[in-house]
Amino acid sequence: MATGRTHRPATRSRGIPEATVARLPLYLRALTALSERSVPTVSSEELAAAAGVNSAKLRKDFSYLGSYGTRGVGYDVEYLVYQISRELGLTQDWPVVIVGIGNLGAALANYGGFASRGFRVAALIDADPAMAGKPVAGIPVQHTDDLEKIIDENGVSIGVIATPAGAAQQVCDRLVAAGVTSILNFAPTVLSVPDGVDVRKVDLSIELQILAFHEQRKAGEEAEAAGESEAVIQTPKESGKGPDGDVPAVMPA
Amino acid sequence: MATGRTHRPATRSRGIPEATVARLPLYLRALTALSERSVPTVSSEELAAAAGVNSAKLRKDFSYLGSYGTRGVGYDVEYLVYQISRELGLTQDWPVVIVGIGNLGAALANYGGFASRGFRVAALIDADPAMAGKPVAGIPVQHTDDLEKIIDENGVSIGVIATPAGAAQQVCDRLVAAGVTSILNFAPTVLSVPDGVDVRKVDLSIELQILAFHEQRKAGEEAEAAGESEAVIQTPKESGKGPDGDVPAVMPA
DNA sequence: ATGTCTTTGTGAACGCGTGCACAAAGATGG
DNA sequence: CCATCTTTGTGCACGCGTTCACAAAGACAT
Ligand SMILES: NC(=O)c1ccc[n+]([C@@H]2O[C@H](COP(=O)([O-])OP(=O)(O)OC[C@H]3O[C@@H](n4cnc5c(N)ncnc54)[C@H](O)[C@@H]3O)[C@@H](O)[C@H]2O)c1
Ligand SMILES: NC(=O)c1ccc[n+]([C@@H]2O[C@H](COP(=O)([O-])OP(=O)(O)OC[C@H]3O[C@@H](n4cnc5c(N)ncnc54)[C@H](O)[C@@H]3O)[C@@H](O)[C@H]2O)c1
Repeated sequence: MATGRTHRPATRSRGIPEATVARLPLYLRALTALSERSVPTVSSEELAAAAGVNSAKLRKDFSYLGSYGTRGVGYDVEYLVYQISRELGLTQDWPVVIVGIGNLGAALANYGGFASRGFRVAALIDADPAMAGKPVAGIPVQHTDDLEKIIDENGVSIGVIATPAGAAQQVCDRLVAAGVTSILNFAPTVLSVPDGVDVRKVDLSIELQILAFHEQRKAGEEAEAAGESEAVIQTPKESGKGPDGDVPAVMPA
Repeated sequence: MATGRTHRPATRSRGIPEATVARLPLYLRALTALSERSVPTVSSEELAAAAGVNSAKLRKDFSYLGSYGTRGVGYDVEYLVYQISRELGLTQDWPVVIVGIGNLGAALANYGGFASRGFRVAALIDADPAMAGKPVAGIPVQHTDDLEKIIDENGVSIGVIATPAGAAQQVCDRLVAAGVTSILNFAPTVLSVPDGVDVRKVDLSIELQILAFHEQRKAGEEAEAAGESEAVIQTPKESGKGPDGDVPAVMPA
């Protein structure tokens, strides 16, 4: 560990908390908007409001990146855009493949938000032979048989899975074997991957179920506060039964 | 108004942690699969593996719902499916509207995972007059002008926003004013809503940026390990439980 | 240079989530 | 009925993330 400076990791700090990393894109988006409006500097209070977070949290987040602010003034917008972009690895181009070009996969391929952030759709891959060669969003769909070759030739390290759930693990295994080390999974399945591979999942169904939980809780509290019956404003028409008073259909043995 | 949220001493264990709520759909999915295979009971260990979580965490999660397991045996699959469904509010039907029927909105409308979980697409809404009346996924698209009427007549409390970012806040405001109290937002914007309204966001761009960060970090560590040993990344000094943990960032005065 | 004013950067306290480890509970077998 | 074995339910400790509150740092005016 013979190093000139043992401490002071500052700008090269590897210890950025995961929660902070997840917020950096949020700050970056707000800063980009300010940059487009040619705003030179911004205070933590203003930027926090734009990003929808607490200002103390924002300052602490930035403190992990280093001291890029000026006391009494705020942060230099352009400089901060660059620093966060660099930290997130957006100063380089990331080729991405999308596997499973159905409803969702096609929508993703058509999404403009990719390129604007340094991500480039390098290839679209589907198992359906009828789709091979057919262009989606201007990119010809390629067959799954060539998956390994495509990954290798394009130097792809990020893969997006938009296949049915049943095929997801298999696709995932092939992607990983071919060299992909980051996966964004839209299929409602738990993917198992070796160490060193990152998986993030986007599950619409889960999000809706979480909303439903809170919705039910709100309705329950409202009914409770009102007095009794669940005849509140937003009771689904068809549902005759309320969230309460149901009887378990099955009892454990 | 009516921000009285503090006096909730939990009449009957109504204090389920948010992190637990977010995992319940995961358990439910795994349990549903077991149910379809007619598996009668499952241990916390097996179910945890299927859901991709720690078994102790799963047991603690279930303990918030009550004691539904049998020691020495495990959990009754059917009963647990029912209990979690009830807790999440999935025993009732939730009408949902999707606003913004473009690439993504159309994909969502076509998504079968909605109905299978108790969510019903009550209406599709778009601002483009050319789309009005045109059926998407068998449901005719309606114009934004009728948004309030649609929400009201269908008793909708959950709305999905899939419009461009610039229109999202405006759409959100109208949804909320019309009575929607839960919103799933796909547009890359921070939505501001009054108290009592829940917003969850799905941001593909953010997910990719988080993956890119880790990807870059992996590449950096690799290069570092290959040749340049500038600094020791992390030296696990004591495998035991050292109370000191991370090195506090020392400030050179 | 000195004082005032603004805003950052961070120490410290707190709360939440996680995972270990084990006693209690119940099943199962003799 | 008792012994043993399996698995739950949870007390506890630890670490991470959030938030407060404030001293320090710099800008700016005089
Ligand atoms: N559509 C949505 O809005 C939505 C929302 C949330 C989650 N999802 C999930 O995303 C996934 C895709 O949804 P979708 O609506 O696009 O389905 P889809 O059926 O329209 O598309 C699936 C595509 O994957 C292809 N495919 C199947 N097996 C493959 C394989 N082994 N290798 C490569 N390609 C393969 C099919 O040919 C098809 O083109 C599903 O898992 C779904 O649950 C979709
Ligand atoms: N396509 C994707 O994969 C993807 C991924 C992540 C995020 N997003 C986000 O989702 C949103 C939609 O993306 P898209 O690709 O479907 O865009 P799109 O342009 O294809 O569709 C947008 C639709 O919204 C409608 N619209 C516009 N203003 C409206 C208003 N005020 N009220 C009602 N409808 C209105 C338009 O008529 C259009 O049909 C965007 O914010 C995008 O950033 C999309």
